[in-house]
Amino acid sequence: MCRRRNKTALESEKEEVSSEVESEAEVGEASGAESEGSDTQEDQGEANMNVFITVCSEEGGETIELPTDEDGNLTLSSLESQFSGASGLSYRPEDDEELVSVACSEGCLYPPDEGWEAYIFVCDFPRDSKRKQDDDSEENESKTNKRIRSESSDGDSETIDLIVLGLPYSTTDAELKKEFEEYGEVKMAEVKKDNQGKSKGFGFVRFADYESQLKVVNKRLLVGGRHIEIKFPKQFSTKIFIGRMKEEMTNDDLSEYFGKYGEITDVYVPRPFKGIGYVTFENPLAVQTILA
DNA sequence: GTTGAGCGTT
Repeated sequence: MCRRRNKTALESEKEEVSSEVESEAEVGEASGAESEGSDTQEDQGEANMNVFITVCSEEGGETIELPTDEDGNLTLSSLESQFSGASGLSYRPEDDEELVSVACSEGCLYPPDEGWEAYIFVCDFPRDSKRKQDDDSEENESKTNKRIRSESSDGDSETIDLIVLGLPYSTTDAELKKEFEEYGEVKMAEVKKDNQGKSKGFGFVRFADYESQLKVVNKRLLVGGRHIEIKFPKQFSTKIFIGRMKEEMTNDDLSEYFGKYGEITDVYVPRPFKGIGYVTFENPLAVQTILA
């Protein structure tokens, strides 16, 4: 994506370990999917912390928390996939001060000295033509969404139940549904409860359309003062492991080859080269079809 | 009457 530095030796070592775990892959084939952010490996070496950026399209509006990339930066494209038409970010150092623009170069946004977590960020739009994030359903639809739609010849744009972690114990089904209707039509929203009818603090949400799902999956929201996480359920994973790669294979080659299965969000080939790589998709169904 | 990582059926 947009790396300012190279992976540390420590990080590369970790990747190596995971290659041994899943090393039965044939050339050019994918083996073993893993869901992100959990389980065996890929736990932070140091700079790989899970930083979220609180973003809204206009001050005081609904906020969404976008995850940074491995280097703690944010790509313009991932901002744009969330807020279509956004060209950058700004923040207000103090309540009565002017907006300050976030450093941006080569399609990559860099955190202010105080860090991403110090502020709430507002999207910049070219020549002040503000767009709300719910407007991108038809005429303002983002390029990435259009691409996904054209790629989804069969079933790779269906919605699935998303798991919602970290809910306040007081949140009801109706409140959960209402919370997500900000992002699209909600087909189902359910808080899991125990025998006594008490919330277990998590639930499931199903959107009517894929675009709405894209808006929140793998992101965080603020509900009742708590950060709730929206993820694909365990059995769905978005990342595949590529074994026995040829050295001359570039990230672009991988993108091109695996691009036919769906929108790719990340391609990572550890350097120095070890014959392995990872491709992460936006949609887990892409992984399903590859591994099928 | 409490809790705070996780993975759901009925």
